[in-house]
Amino acid sequence: MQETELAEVRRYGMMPNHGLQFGDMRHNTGFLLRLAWLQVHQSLEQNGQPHGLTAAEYTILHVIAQTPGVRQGHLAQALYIKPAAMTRVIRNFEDLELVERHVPDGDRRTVRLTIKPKGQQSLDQERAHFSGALHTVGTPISAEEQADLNHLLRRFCGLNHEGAPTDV
Amino acid sequence: MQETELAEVRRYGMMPNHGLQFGDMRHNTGFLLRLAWLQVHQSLEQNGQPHGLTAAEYTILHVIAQTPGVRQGHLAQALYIKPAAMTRVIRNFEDLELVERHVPDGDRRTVRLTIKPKGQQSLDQERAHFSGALHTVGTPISAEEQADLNHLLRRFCGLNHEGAPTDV
DNA sequence: TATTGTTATACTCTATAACTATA
DNA sequence: TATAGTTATAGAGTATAACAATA
Repeated sequence: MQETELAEVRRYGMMPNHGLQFGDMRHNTGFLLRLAWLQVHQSLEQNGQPHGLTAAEYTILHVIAQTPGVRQGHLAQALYIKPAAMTRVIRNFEDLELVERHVPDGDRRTVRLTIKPKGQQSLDQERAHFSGALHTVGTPISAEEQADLNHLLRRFCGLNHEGAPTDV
Repeated sequence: MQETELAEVRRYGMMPNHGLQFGDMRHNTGFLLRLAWLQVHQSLEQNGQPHGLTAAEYTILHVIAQTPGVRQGHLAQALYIKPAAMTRVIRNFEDLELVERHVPDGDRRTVRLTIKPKGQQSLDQERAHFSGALHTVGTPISAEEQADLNHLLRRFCGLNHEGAPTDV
């Protein structure tokens, strides 16, 4: 009789890989980024409330809160969300009274966004969920390694031109 | 008159961030992983052939090629794809004669997968696309930094128990 | 004529649960 | 009774192009 998946996890303390070979993909940054993100996504999914914000929604709402009056198009560009998709997210936020849309007189083609009290409340409620400790599948990485990882990811994403010079 | 997006990119040599503030998210590994992956995804999309393999499909096919006889379920588990979704991908591969499904006599509930000549051909055709140089949005990272990033991502994903001991 | 955002549409992906076959 | 994979279905997300309003 074969050993069950659960028994394997108990025995080896991690996900068994069943002899799978990744070959060159082990050195493919894009592949590793995708796999790591899917891992985080699955972890969030398992621990999340049924009808809370999605990861994309939380991020969008967070940046609006941090950048009052941000332009909708700039938000879409920075977060790699297509304008058409952003329109739906923002309209949904508006329906839920999480954000306010404002069309300025200076350029009436643009839309500027600000957070509303209910939006801030949603952020506060979901913060613990999205800031929670990360579950790594392999050996848990140390705080220093995670800081290194974050630093390299910020460089990769071009996010190192913001914040204090002492920023890790 | 406002400076165009393109002019800004030319002037500053990178994507303008329009004063967007990411705040705490700059230290949220999950957020950074998602953003970095979306960046790679967008880059692949812009350079890709209209009807080639998706990133997920390329990875699945690659691992099947590297691990002849791999079980369909193990593949799904390792790549964070739900069994129901994997069934459709594999059926599609079978229709295109890229892989062969084999139900072994030992356990007739399972499905074992091997690559076929057309599958190997597809991999060869797409290799350059998915292994291509990565476009970073910020300062391009050095080869050493990318190696560090890959190493940390492998640790994060629990992928460091495979391969040669001299593996970077 | 270019830009911003919206609409419409089709398509892909995803999640969930029920189901079949096998162990 | 448990497991592997399949099917069915609804929902979420994505890509594309056409469009209206504004600059």
